[in-house]
Amino acid sequence: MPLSTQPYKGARDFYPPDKRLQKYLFKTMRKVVERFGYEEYDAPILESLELYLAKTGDEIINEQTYTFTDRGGRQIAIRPEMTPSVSRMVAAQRQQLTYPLRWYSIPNLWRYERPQRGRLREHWQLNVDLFGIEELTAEHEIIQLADTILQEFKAKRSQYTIKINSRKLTNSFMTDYLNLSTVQSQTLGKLIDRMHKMTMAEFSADAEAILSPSQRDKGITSKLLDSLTVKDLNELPDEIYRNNSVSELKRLINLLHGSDIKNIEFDFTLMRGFDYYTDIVFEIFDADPENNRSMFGGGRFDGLVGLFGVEPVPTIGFGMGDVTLFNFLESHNLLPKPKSETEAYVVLVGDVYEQAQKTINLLRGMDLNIAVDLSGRKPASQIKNAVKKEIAYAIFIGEKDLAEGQFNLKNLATGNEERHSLERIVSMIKDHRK
RNA sequence: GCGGACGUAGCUCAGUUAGGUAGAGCGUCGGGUUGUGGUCCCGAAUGUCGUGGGUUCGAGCCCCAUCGUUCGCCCCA
Repeated sequence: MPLSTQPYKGARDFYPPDKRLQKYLFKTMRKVVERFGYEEYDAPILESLELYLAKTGDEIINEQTYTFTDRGGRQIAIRPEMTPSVSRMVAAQRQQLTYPLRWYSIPNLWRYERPQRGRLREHWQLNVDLFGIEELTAEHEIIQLADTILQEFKAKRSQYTIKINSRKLTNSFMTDYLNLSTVQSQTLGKLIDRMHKMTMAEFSADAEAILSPSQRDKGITSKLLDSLTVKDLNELPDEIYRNNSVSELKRLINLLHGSDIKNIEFDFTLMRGFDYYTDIVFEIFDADPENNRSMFGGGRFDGLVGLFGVEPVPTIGFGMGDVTLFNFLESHNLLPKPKSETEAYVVLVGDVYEQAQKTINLLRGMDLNIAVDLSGRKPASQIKNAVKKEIAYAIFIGEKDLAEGQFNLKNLATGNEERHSLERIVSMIKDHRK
């Protein structure tokens, strides 16, 4: 039985063309995030299991987290998300950091589950967090940043929708307006999260099952349905409309409109899975009706840093996974075909490997990325090779060229070929970089 | 963890109701004379038909198991 060449289930190999694309994704993310003044941090892929026990639902720990016991008997987890790690880091230096912190990272994360479209066992995720700002300006900046990343990927605003909601508002809605118990609110919250996957009839049946007979008699089900289906904050029932969260959401929407972000919608059914969100949550959806799925999202979690025994730090952030982003860009034809890191391919004409060394070293010394063909095959084959590797230029080196100090530079995309000195060739290739 | 679909050359796939040395396109390699690709022509290599077992005179085609891929459910960053 030979060894299998397949990568581990739900994990990907990145062959050079794949890695090139991934580098493009990350480079674009980094460019935008750093333009907003965010700094990169990193943390270990292994964390103590208890880091995830306090804050997340039990589900993640029991079923979706890779865990093992190390040789010292410690319970270890492979990180399923970055937020606990970054909260830990902030808490550890709570007193000496200068706020606000604008931090980002692109970690690889692991979850143990059956792979499906857009959800693998290992994925990379851009994590952006803003620590230390309570004001709504933080929400505005973070959502604007998320939008700018998609803009940088050349997405049109008609291709995605930003939905926002407030956990505070939803909680107040359930406990104050509907008078539900804490347990009922939690169960209902999970149900609302799945609302768009079911019919209205199914949803109201499941909702009724959560209510007590007397609650059902008070017509809570219809109150619930009427409010949840509202598309505009102004249509909310008066008792809810008076809630402070409504004016905050309105202000946030205004701020975003002012930044030209008009594809933003209030969605009262937007929940997001994690319990640690405390206030505003948002999620970006693919607007394509064929692929109307959630791409990524985030929200405010003011309580996490405080779990480490230090004074709490208000925080808002989001995570953007590479798999869903890739699917989005691919389905909207927004993926470029990045060129090779190798800038020129040296085609050796005849048996000149040794004589050509000086020239090749000169090129490399001028800061060019040069690959030399070592096959000894005829020039036609060497060119084909360069084309397949998506290298932009070929430089021909034969005895005649070495003697004259002039070389043919061929643009492999256009087929255009010119004969120049080495210096001129170097500057032409460098001009092509931008 | 649950359900559906799929698994044939490097890739995409065709293989009729089970029967003869298992096919195509693309790709790869070589050639079309000695310094030039993406077009054209000629030629070549490559598969224990995912794996294991069963039914049968005979299985790529049927049955079971297993591994993997994929879509969905559960769950969700």
